[in-house]
Amino acid sequence: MISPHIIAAPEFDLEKTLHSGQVFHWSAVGKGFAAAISEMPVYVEQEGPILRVDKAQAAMIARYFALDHRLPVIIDTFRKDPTMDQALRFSKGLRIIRQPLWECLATFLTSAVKQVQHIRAMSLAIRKRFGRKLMGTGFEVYSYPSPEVLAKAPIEAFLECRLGFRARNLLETAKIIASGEIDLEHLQGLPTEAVRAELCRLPGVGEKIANCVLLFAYERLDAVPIDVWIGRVLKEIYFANCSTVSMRELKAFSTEYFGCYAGYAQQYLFHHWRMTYRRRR
DNA sequence: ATCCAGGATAGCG
DNA sequence: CGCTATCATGGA
Repeated sequence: MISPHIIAAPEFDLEKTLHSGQVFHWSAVGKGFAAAISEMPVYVEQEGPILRVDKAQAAMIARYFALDHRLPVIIDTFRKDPTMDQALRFSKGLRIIRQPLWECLATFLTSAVKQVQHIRAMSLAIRKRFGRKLMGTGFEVYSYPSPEVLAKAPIEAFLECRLGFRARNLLETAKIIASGEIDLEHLQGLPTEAVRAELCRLPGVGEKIANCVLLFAYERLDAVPIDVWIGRVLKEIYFANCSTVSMRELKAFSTEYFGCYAGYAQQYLFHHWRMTYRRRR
């Protein structure tokens, strides 16, 4: 760090937040973690309730990690039940962060039917091949390439980054964004339903991935991505004695039952179940 | 070797 | 509407 600085970060767990399946490009460096935030190389380390960061980046980092979210207020809106209580205890300090729009969209576009470690590997490969190498003090990271850069890449390059059938979706989506046909920044001002509809126009983006981008980049904390893990929790716990549950029922239940911060509730359930499922079986 | 992973989509009845 | 096959790759 050029100019060491301390940020108060109560009710925050950096490692848990970075390992909760919402962001895929941070790596362990020294006692902390390093990554690019947009085009800035950033290093952060946590010691109890404080973060050590570079002074010039302090405000930007506090915003990225959503240290202004009042977790006690958010948690208080949840409907309490034994499953939610367990997930809450397990996920204490996990925050839903504010990611740059394009890299969040592009990364989740490649997340379809992939384990978290694979998503990380694809993200790193794309960053190394097309992004900028950013030199920090004692570490180096890669920024996520712009839609304009990716739009000009040959599909073979994405296949070499091991994207498989996701390669075409990333390329075609990059072309649409680069052309200006859809302006991701402009969507910020629209109602959630309108943003979701626009995102779903992109190839490879359906309701689940759109909800991930709404939750992790557009700050729509009521958006609930329903993936295989959340589907499992809902079916095994909240629809325990129903033989068949339709996707439509799951969506209706999750937004109504968990309230206006359903996205946070969902993230706690996701994290807890994903990290302990094999042990519980 | 078989199954599964933070899904989307075209094609079918 | 809802259901299914298919898509490409690597870890469990």
